[in-house]
Amino acid sequence: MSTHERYNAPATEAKWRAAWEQADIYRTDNDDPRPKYYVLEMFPYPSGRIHMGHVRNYTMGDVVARYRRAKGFNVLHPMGWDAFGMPAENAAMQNNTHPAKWTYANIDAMKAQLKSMGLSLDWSREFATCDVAYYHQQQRLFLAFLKEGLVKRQTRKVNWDPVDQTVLANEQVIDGKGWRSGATVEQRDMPEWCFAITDYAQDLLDAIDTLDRWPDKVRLMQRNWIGRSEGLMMRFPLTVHEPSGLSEIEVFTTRPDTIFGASFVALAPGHPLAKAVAEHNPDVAAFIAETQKMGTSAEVIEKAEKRGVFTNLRVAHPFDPDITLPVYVANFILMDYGTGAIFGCPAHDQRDLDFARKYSLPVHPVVRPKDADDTFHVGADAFTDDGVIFNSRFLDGMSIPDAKNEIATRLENTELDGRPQGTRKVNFRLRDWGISRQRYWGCPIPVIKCDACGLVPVPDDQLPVKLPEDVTFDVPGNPLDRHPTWKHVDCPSCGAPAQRETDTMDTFVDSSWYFARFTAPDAAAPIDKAVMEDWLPVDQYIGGVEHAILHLLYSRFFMRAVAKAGYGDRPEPFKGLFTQGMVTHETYGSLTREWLTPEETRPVTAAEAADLAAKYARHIEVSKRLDADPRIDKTLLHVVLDPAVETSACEAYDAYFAEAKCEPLTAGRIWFSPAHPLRAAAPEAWLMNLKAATLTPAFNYGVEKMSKSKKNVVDPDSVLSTYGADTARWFMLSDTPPERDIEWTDAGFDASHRFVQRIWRLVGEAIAAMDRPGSGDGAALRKATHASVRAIEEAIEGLGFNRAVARLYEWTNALQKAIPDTAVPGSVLRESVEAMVVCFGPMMPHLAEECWTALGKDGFVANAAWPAVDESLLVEDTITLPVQVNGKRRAEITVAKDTPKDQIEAAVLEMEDVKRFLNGPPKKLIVVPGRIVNVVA
RNA sequence: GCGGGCGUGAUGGAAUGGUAGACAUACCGGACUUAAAAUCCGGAGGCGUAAGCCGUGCGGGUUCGAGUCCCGCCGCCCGUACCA
Repeated sequence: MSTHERYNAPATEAKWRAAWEQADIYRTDNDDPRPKYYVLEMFPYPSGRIHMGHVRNYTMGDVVARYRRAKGFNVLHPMGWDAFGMPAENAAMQNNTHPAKWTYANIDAMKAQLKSMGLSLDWSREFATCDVAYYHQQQRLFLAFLKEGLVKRQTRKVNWDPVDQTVLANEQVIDGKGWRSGATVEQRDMPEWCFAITDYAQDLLDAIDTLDRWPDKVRLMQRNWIGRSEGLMMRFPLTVHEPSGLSEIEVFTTRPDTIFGASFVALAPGHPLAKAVAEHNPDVAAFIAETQKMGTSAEVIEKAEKRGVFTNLRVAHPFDPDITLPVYVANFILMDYGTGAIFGCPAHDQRDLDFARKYSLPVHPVVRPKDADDTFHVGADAFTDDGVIFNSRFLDGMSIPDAKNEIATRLENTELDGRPQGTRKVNFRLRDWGISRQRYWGCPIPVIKCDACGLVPVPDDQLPVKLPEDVTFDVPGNPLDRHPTWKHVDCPSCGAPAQRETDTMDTFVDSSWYFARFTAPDAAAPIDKAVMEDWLPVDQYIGGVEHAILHLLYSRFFMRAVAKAGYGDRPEPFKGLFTQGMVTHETYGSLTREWLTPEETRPVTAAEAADLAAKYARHIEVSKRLDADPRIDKTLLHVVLDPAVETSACEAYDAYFAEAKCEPLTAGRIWFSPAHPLRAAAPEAWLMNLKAATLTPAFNYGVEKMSKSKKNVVDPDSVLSTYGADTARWFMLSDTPPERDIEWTDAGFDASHRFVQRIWRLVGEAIAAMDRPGSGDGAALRKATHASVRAIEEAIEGLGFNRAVARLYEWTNALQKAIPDTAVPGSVLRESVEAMVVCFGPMMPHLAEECWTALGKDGFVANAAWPAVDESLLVEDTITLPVQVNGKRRAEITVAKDTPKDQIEAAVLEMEDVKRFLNGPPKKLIVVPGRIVNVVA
């Protein structure tokens, strides 16, 4: 072969992938005696096409897998499909294809694309969660959990679309309306199957401390999500009994110390007392009805303006029956947390303060900063920091913890209706995991509802409960529920006619144990205990940070449940976790930011820029005049002015055109914000909008996460087939730290491609020089080689792929200088090049194989051992220290490695570059061995 | 709203509290070429003739020394329980 040919990546890569497959080198044997290493990337949803996020994720995982393989581990690196979920049903509705057909076709297409990346995956373990074999085992796990008491029935609030007669996901509710029907969404109570994750709240919290190879941010997010808080359940007696007979309100509070600052009690709209009042109070009933049209997500509820309605009820203050507090129903109180009721202390809680200001309720500060006196007042901001209690009778002068304790103790010892008025309670924000979904494309919940026997588990010999195939999606609602025969079965217990549960499981259930199933994908039981315990926990799990809470917490719970059900004791599934950043790309759009593909734009010529600038000068001028208009929402990039609404702004427009004596705009009155590129970017930087028939500008709207809707996706398939996988892989690893968002740029990608070619050329040139004896010993290159190997292995082990890439660039630079240097012996070149090929093999596996063959080596580099580092070459005998005067670098000094401190001090004080900054002896002289010298003048 | 993260040259970024800007991209100059691409060599944070001064989103603080630690802001991004 000639190594001076250009490297033909697509052809060469296909050749090596075929060779690997032929030799089946990525199949993992559970009985291989070498130490095990389990690398897993979060498995993909089979949307039909891979996206750049997948390319990044799987490249990182593959580097780790191939590196560990080279380091002598028995590596498990499997792949499968998170294949249930709503998109398949949406596709079924839109294209009239069955979800299964659509999903499996997508899997085939995506598998081919993934294969073209050259990943070292054991495809023999592949499965999809929609495979009957997989969900059969999942149903068995569900029933095992049911038997262990880990499954409950609870009532939950869901988004209900009254037109489509269906439950909506939060993302399907847009501004309070159903995405498809446009109908106003209502909250509705729905009985649900739940997993008892709260049983493990404390354990899940405590064990976070053991996850030392997880990112701190994820651990913190999980801690906050579990939300342990110590507080007090306290009961407030109603001053007048409510007609329904309810006589008290129980609240949970973490701030009992602020009880003397209480100015109201508020109930969640779903609170039993609120519902009772609504029976006879139309105002309260109307308010509750209105809050139910709000959507169920925490974001919507808490962002909404804080509003409430007075119930006409009052409660007595627990420490002074003469003080009574009004009872409100308020939209910001969550029924799911605590008791669904609070006492409001406006001075020390921002939400309570906002509420109190709105309804003119008193604001009594009862905690003051340590350095403030008793005149301390609260203005627009609640005081939530540490301080001293005041205005609180017997608590005055106490610290917050002491006051909390005092209140708790007193109320524990106060009887109200024969029970203590207060009880200390540890509360968790974490709720049980509702797994019921009223959808078709999910794992059926294997339970039968019998009028006589209640909820009856499907016996094991009647599993799996398969999804019926003859379903339609042309009418709203759950196809399982309206299927003519599927749900009608005989009760396994009494034999009477009964009905199947028609809910299916949340897809998070599917992804909560797939990593365990991969260890023994064909096992007769859901999990092969011994094999699973051998492989788990996953040594390195890699995926998006968007899974930091739910998926990862559910999986941690699930494995605890698995252990309780006797399927194997590995409560923590993921030992090492890494969350990679997203892939972003520039976006382009029209004047009013209708997204455009890059092909729908082109740069403007100088003449066009001038024309466009002239055409839009009027808009820019009017926009500037409107910047101060209070009617305009300044958070938007542009506002289309409606003559019917934006009268003053429109008048300003018309006035300008009258003044300028040019043709006025009637349509097209738009305010452009100062941040809009029409105003922020020079006309020469604008683009032509090729979709428009007339001379119309388009703009670069900045870098955003790749998404279809923003028309800024780059299709991996075309990149892979044109330039090859190694270029794409190298690009994904270069420059940007893996945990951060990476911006896809053509320039960066081209540079990666040039580097692939450069390596190929360099290896060829080195091979041509490998026979030479060399006039020197090549010590510098040997040192660079061994130092590079060490630096790269450290970088990969720390998942600093961008740092590993930088070290490889340095290494190729060193080689490039060494090749024409005839002093360097060929044997040293060979050592360096062979080591380098093994070291970049995990990143560019195809190129590495081709180089390996060119070097005359036998076998696959994919099976080659990682180069051994000669430690003796890494030891430096002299060392150069920077010398600072008053913290500024002024000189440097080179000394023998073991030079004693006092000798360094003496030498430094003799240096001209030091002396000229000194007037007499230094105040202080700091020598940090091996690091730095600092002279303090 | 709440929780979390990020912010360093034109750009991506590097830097156990110890020489800020490694490495790369874009750019500029040179070599090769009829020419271009590719390739190779060299340059470069800003200001200044220079000594030097200034520089890690903004404002404070701790330290002999702060991109790094602490406090307060600003901006962008992610999650928020039925998207996966």
